[in-house]
Amino acid sequence: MHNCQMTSDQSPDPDRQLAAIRAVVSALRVGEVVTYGLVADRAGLPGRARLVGLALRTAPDSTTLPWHRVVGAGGRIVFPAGSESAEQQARLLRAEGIDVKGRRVAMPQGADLDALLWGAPGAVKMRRSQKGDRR
DNA sequence: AACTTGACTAATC
DNA sequence: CGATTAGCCAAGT
Repeated sequence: MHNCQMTSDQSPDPDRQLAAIRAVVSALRVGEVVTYGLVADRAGLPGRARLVGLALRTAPDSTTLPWHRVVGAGGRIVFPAGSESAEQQARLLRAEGIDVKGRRVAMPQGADLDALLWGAPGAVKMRRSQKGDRR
């Protein structure tokens, strides 16, 4: 059977990508909070933050997956305010020692970490130091 | 095959 | 700081 034309493996199967994303999330330790974008980056899928959401949403084992450790950019919970999901995520994070204010996780004293990684290894993409950094 | 939808993100208002 | 808009990428209709 040769006839197989190209196709090759240039484009990894979608499931493969989703699996990679879930693996990254599954590897998150207690108290470690990362953003969708960072998860995508770690999974080798830069620019596909939305794909992370899809992977978590379609995760077969969301119950055993620390999905709550994944938040939106800036440490904001992406679920609608007041929604059960948002409340549950906030509760789960608090249970791990993460302080959550409303739909946003409390970061190290007003640091402008957009990538915000609490306990995450080698992250801190930092953000330009704002202008009048007041306190 | 075109259009809509979504667990995203950044910039504006 | 919340609401809007626009850009982005893949899946579902």
